[in-house]
Amino acid sequence: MPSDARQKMIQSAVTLLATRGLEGTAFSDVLAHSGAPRGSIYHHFPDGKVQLVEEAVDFAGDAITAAINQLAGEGGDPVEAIHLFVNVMRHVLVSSDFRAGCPVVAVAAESSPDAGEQARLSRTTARVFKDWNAALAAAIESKGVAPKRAQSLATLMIASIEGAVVMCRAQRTTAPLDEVETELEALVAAIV
Amino acid sequence: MPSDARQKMIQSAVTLLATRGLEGTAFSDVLAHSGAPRGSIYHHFPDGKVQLVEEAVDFAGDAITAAINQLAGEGGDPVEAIHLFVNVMRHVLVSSDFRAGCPVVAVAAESSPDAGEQARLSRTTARVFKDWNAALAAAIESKGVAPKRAQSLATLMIASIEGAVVMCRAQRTTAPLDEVETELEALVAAIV
DNA sequence: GTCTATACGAAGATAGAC
DNA sequence: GTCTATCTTCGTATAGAC
Repeated sequence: MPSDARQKMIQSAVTLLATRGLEGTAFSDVLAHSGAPRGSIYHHFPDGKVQLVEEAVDFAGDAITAAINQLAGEGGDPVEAIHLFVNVMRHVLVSSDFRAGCPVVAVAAESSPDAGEQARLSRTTARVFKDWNAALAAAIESKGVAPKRAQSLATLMIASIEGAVVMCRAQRTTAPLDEVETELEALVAAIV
Repeated sequence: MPSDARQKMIQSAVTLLATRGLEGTAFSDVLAHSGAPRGSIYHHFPDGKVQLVEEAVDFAGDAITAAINQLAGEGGDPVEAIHLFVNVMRHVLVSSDFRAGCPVVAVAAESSPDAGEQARLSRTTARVFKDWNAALAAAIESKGVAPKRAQSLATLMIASIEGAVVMCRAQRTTAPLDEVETELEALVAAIV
């Protein structure tokens, strides 16, 4: 199955981007990690590295968006959404011994919004952030919070969790993420 | 004055790191941007790029730490510290037309805590985060908040502001930072 | 101190055979 | 579809002259 190798490359790219960053992840790394045949890169991704990274960011981002939307669809509390989001990140950090962080942030941090090819990547990460925001805001709104407030709370969640992941990786401890989770849960529980 | 060229290189490195990231910033870029003579790099920075980046991160980080400490020393409200921190970041974003973000996060996002030379950079960014945290926590504590709570609030501030900067850069709008500021100020004002 | 020239390695992309 | 070989570019670092 040809799409099998393709999907493997995307998943390997997610892992490697989260660990080594955009510039630090070479095509050959993705090939070695995924075991994909060398000659098939430009067959599956005609636009090269940018396309592969784009699809990797979408794949990782959409997984979280879908999880939040599912939770919200089941009438779940926004506090559970925080827990879900934080747990995903904590697992990535701990299971990699703090070598890996969030692939979306890694790409966003290394992409200038105006630099040629990277503009594409900037747009991709922007879309993921927007999707996360919409999903979280909807979950909060469904509990009776005004749209504007729900929006800013959702932004606070995403920003603080993503920022905490960066701090955790540098400090090699989950403490920042733990502290952010505690504060966010207390804040949201008091509002909804 | 020899230290003049040195300081110029450090300041140029701060700007370029914030704009193009760690791997995206070449030595030649720093030279071109600072106007420093080509042959003087390894004279001023014997350990090469790692040393230059290290000093640039320290320089940028210490400037913010000092500003917060000064504010706290004057008995300033923690809400003012939030305002100060956010304003610095907002100015960087807007004045660069969203090309530049936070240099500390840029380096932190691209440094693996275990990879050879980059371990040094990881330790440097970790120290900056810790300094920011201590300064903000002290300012909050001085208003009668329990140490542990002050600590987690400080972490929430740093994480959310830094995360918001990443989002702002990708989305080319200050909206995330504005929303985070509003939420943080309301939260802290209610506590102190 | 500052210069030029260069060694050395890495990575993206392409060409053409199988 | 997949392979190998190669082109081209680029960035760090060093060597040695001025």
